[in-house]
Amino acid sequence: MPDADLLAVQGREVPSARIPLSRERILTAALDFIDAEGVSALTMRKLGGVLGVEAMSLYRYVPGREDLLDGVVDTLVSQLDLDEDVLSTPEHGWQDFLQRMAHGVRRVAIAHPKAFPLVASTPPEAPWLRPPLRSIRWVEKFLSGLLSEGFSDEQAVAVYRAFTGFLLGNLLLEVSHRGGAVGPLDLVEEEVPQRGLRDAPVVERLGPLLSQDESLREFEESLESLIDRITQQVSSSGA
Amino acid sequence: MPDADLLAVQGREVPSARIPLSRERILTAALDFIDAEGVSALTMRKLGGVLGVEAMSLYRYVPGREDLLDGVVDTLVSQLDLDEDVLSTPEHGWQDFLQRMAHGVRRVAIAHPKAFPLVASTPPEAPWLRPPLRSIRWVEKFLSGLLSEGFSDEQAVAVYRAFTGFLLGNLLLEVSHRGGAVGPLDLVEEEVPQRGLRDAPVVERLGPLLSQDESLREFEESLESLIDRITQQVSSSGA
DNA sequence: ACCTGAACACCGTTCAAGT
DNA sequence: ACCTGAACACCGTTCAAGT
Repeated sequence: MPDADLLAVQGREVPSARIPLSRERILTAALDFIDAEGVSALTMRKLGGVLGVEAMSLYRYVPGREDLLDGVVDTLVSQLDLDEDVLSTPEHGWQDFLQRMAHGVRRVAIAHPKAFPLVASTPPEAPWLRPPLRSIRWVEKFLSGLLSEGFSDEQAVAVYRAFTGFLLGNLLLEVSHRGGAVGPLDLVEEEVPQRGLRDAPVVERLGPLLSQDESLREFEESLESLIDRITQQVSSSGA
Repeated sequence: MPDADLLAVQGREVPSARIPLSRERILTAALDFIDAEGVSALTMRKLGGVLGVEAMSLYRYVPGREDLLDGVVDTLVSQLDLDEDVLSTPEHGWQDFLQRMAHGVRRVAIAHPKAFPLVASTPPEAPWLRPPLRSIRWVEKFLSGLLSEGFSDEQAVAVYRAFTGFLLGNLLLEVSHRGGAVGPLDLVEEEVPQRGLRDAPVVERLGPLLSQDESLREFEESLESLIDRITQQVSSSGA
């Protein structure tokens, strides 16, 4: 069964098997592989296979597996730079600016549910680079956007902190809910697991309610609430 | 250098090397190991070494490495059941109840920064069990607590969703900020990395501000704001 | 009943060697 | 200049064998 999936991925890459290796080509293939098979299935040897090359060849372009994964994060992140909604500066107020940033990051997350945990949980190389905003360009854009809207340094940093926390929690949950967790075999619809529901009558009764996917509404409500909070703080401190 | 650390861990376990293996003993040792060395360093063979046993012996008590990690999550989670602040029912209103739950989970997170990502990011076996509340007991307690305070089913579930998102984002960030990321060698104080700060003048200027650790205040403010939001929704819907 | 030795298949990574 | 073969150290896991 995993073989079938692997072949599918290989098939997609075979036409380009003759063009020479490059760091970019490797990273793209790695992201494709992760999208299809998950991070833990990504192996230097298998990735070599997908690219029609021995694993050892990859080390010419990539120092090692850890760095490869960092590179995948960069690849993901730079997809966002092409997103007009995100790369823009605030033209319709900072509320709109935050809305567009948030939805831009969310789009990347749900486009790559299996890769997003990499962006989210990889340890940042600098304390001021908080996941999931793992790009200095984003952070620069984010902070300078807020400053241009009249936020003080302290306010902008506070918003940055609250915003990253909001994104990380909500998107990680949404992504794992959307079958980021599905392993090699995807069970159609798992039966309500009876095991462990002993002594949990409320959870059992609310099961259907709890299983509903309200992630977009949650996301928007939570974002709205964050923006409200910021509005209050900004106005009460006289900005 | 890793050898020294390993010996330290072994030293702590040597006195009990003669008492027989058990699932519980294995899980405790695994958690200790992760606290000291991190998840990725935990190996069946090394864990066996710590317990004075060959790796193969562990398979009598644990089906495999993946299940071992799940067991570590359970171990962590059940530490919270001993926490009086958390296991109590709401006696001083639901706001106080949420406050105590939140701080209880936070205590576990910062007591085990390297293990917490396991609780946070491991895929839940059921869609209604959202990280980091990866225990049916907690969820049961959480939901029934809210119901007993007059919340409707829908409201309780909505609060559950918002609360888990809040906890996950904030605690994950806090934990990775607190050297959950420190590898085998802990650099005393990393120099401000100049690389990549080209074209990021705002980030560079705000560096000191961004590096400050405000995690407790952030956590409390964010929680306060969440509670405010819930209060508004509850009162506006006439509860 | 509990633990171990030996083995298997598979990793990441290095490096001398091929073309 | 770019890729490969062979090798090393280390994994998770199985299973027949020891005690």
